[in-house]
Amino acid sequence: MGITLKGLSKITGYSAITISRTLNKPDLVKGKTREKILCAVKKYHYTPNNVAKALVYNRTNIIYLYVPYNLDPTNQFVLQVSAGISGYLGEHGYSVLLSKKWYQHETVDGLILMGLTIEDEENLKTLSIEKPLVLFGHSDNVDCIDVDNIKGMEMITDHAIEKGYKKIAFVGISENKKFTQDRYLGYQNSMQRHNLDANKNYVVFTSNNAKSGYLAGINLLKYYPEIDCIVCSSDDLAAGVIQAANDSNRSVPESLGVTGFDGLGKELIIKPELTTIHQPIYEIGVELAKLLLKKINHPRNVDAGISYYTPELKIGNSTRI
Amino acid sequence: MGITLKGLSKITGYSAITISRTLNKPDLVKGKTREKILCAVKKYHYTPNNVAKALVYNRTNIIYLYVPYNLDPTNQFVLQVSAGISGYLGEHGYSVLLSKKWYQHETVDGLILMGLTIEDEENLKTLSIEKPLVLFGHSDNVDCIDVDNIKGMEMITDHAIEKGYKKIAFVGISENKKFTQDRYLGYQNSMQRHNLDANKNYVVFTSNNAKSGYLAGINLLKYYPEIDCIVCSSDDLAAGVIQAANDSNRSVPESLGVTGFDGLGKELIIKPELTTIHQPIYEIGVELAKLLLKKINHPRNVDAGISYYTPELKIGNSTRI
DNA sequence: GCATAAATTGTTAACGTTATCATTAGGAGA
DNA sequence: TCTCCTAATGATAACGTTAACAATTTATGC
Repeated sequence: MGITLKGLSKITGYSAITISRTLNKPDLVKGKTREKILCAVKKYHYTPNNVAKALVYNRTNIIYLYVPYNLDPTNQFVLQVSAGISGYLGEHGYSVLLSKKWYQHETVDGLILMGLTIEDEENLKTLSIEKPLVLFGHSDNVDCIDVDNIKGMEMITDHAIEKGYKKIAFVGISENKKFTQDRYLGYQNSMQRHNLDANKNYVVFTSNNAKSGYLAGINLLKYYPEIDCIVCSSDDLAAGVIQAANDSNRSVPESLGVTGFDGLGKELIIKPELTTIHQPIYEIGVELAKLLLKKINHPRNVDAGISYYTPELKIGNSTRI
Repeated sequence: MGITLKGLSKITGYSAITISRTLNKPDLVKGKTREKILCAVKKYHYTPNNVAKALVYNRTNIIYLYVPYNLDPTNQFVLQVSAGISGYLGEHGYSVLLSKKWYQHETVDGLILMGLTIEDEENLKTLSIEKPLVLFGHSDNVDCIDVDNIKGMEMITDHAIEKGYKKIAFVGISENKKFTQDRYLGYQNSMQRHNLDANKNYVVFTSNNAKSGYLAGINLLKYYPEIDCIVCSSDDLAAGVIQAANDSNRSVPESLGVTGFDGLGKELIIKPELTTIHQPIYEIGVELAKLLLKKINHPRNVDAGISYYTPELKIGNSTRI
């Protein structure tokens, strides 16, 4: 433990409050006194105790970032949003407390929640958290920012249909989260709007990784060779499906179209380059942080509600031209 | 602000300390008293103020994770170590404070540092931080965990040489960090040991991404077509180099061997599958956290020093069989 | 029934800051 | 010289909790 204001007070002969003022209110302590105190501060390596400060000010400059347990900790999506959040907050004097437990939120000035399951969202309503809170996703009576996943999946399915694909399969993510459901909904919407048969057998839900995509692809192409396009709920799934197409002697994009969803910067790595949906995830992290700081510092001026980002279609070589 | 112990004290008629004991030392308060107090706690939604607790206990259960500004916040490497760290710490009741500033470290129980530049490491020695600290990397007089980058790059270069490649180029990462220097050193060591010419013209340092790898590859193959293998300092660089090989009509692995370094789980995505070095990065994050908690909780029993992980060679199809 | 031990609850102070109000010293104005 | 004002510094209490000790009540043994 380092030296405290009291300790310095004994050493210098000045009271603790004068030393505090020297450091925090430069106008109030000048001349010789100031010099002597600053000298002692330096000599004894005084650093203020932020915990004590937090107790007085009733604010910690710490923001709680809740990422639930069941979320793969190496999940790209989560990591990139976190990066955006901590980037913005860091620039504004806040730190991010990464934790997986609810009950620690008393220490912080505000909360950002993400990756919630449908049940989590229900629980949220009953919890009555008193601190400012924003959610990545969408839920009633909570300030939210989200990607319009329904729209995104509609856009890319529309695109596939425009390019002439007709027997379109869907490989989705099996997690019980709104965004996964929304993406499936988008696929269904688009198929219906174009009077295409959304054959239930063409729909697979699985874990979000290339290997699962590969297995799903192998099976779909084996049992339903008439399928001419596979719309995937993530780029990783699509990467696996492309490999499955290769191993099933189906050429991409001629004999089989494949689409992704995410746009997490793997453009140069997956071949052929994916037709996918780009979501500005890092930027959304920044926006979440911005919104939260607004709520903390100007509670009256924030118009609550949900704001959606419309994602962007990125056309690659995994669908016909 | 919620209700405090004092508030509950007035309401219930019991003293603050009795309520505190009811919640923290179940043995000491039983029967009717306990019931009444727990009832009030529930009714008025009391939650303890962890800041005040931290002031008393002089510990916050928060660990500081320092990731410097100049590091790309979406960097895979950083993100995966962080994931390992916060995973382990979370299971042990600690939270991770992600911050990019030095001066906030008084609030925490310990520090984990990573991604330091050579200058950062020098500065570290003069800072004299009093809290328990561990470093991902290696530096004198600090407890460290690191990957043996020299050894790793030697292993993979040795492997390339064994497979018959002779004109071996090196594409490195230009950041001023020990691990980048070490990887270059490993390449040089291996070349010298095999009496091969480590031609300076065959060596390029660039940013760590696929695009830079692509550009480096294009140039190397254009000006020095005799090159028969390109050893890269990361998988992303290698992915770019493979694409450069394709565009330069050089077949991988027959006409050109390519190796990566990282093994960040892109095995299924990059084609052909890379010969690379696998580093258990997530696990290293866990080990860093473990070591730090040991230092915090059993300061006497920790044998300080540097421990190295020997990375693992993963043979793929980007080098000859 | 009394002495003593054990269980229960309370009082005070402490953790390291800062806010509020009080005090002292020095200077300006008459 | 006296009053009043300003500037500089200090004393006390407060933030919400727990530690250490004290006081009270209840139980136990003879």
